[in-house]
This record gives sequence, C-alpha cells and structure tokens, in this order.
Amino acid sequence: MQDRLVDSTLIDFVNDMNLIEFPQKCTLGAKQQVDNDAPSPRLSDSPWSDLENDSDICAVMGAPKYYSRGAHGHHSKSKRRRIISVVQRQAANVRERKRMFSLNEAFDELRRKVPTFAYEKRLSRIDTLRLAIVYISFMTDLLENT
DNA sequence: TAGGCCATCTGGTCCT
DNA sequence: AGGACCAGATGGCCTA
Repeated sequence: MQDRLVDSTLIDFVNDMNLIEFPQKCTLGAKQQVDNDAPSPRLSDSPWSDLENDSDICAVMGAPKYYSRGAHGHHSKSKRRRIISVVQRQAANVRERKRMFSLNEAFDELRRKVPTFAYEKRLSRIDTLRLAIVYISFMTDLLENT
C-alpha cells in the first residue's frame, strides 16, 4: 500500500484513503454535522459556559454531600482513598469538561490539516488519527524519494 | 435494532 | 492538597 501511495498524487492519496481506509463510516448526527473547514458547533459552544459550578447537574443527579474516592467496585481496596466534597467534585467535572473541550479543539485542528474531500462527512476522532498517520507516512515517503 | 461515536461523570494515579 | 491526565461506565444520538 505504501508503495502505491508514494506513486500517487495527493488527490489520488485522498481518493485511496476515502475508498480504502474510510468507507463512509464516519457518521455524525445532524446537530453535529459540520463543514470540514468550520469549527464544530459542539466545540464552539462551550459546554460549561453556563454550568461553571455544576450546580444544575448536581441538583438533577441528587449528588451526596461528599464523594468517597474509590468507594465502589474493585477500587474500594485503595489505601489512598481521598474524600472530596461535592464542590470539589463539581469543580473537577468542570475541569474535565474543559480538558476534553481543548482535546476536541486539537482534533478539529488536526482534521483541517489532513486532506479530505469537501463533501465527506466529518471524520471521527479515531479516523482522524488514522488518516493523519497515513498522511504523515505518505508525505515522509514523498520527501525521501524526491 | 445493533453498532459506532461522542459527551459526561467518576475514581485512580501522577505530578507540582 | 489540588490539578492534570487517564480509563471505565453510562446514556444519548444517529445510521445502516
């Protein structure tokens, strides 16, 4: 496959990737469907902007006043058990959402760097990584053979 | 309806 | 001690 890719033009490369590596399996819901060049609406609309203290979620879920880390399942044997308050848990949730948001921003940036057809559906994260790997390999081979 | 993808929550671990 | 990172679990949405 690599040899064939080296001999291909970039368009051919994209074609190959679309036909071989990504056979129309990158599905996305209507509300998540985006142009390849446009930032994802899911990512543009910060999911935590109106939930900075997570109080709404907490109210819905009826969270206890304190969370006991490692207090369930096989994790309960942990000796480093750390008791955290609801506020701390909420803050951690917000941080985690922000972290995932920045991760998705990076994925979006990577999506814009790898070649795809305009009409193609938005790449999933795993397909983005796989396509990036193949694309880098292709470009590396191209440089080495010129 | 099953499977894929994703967002979110959560607890464990590592690092500062 | 607290934040960052990670992985597992869960549930929702969408498509074939």
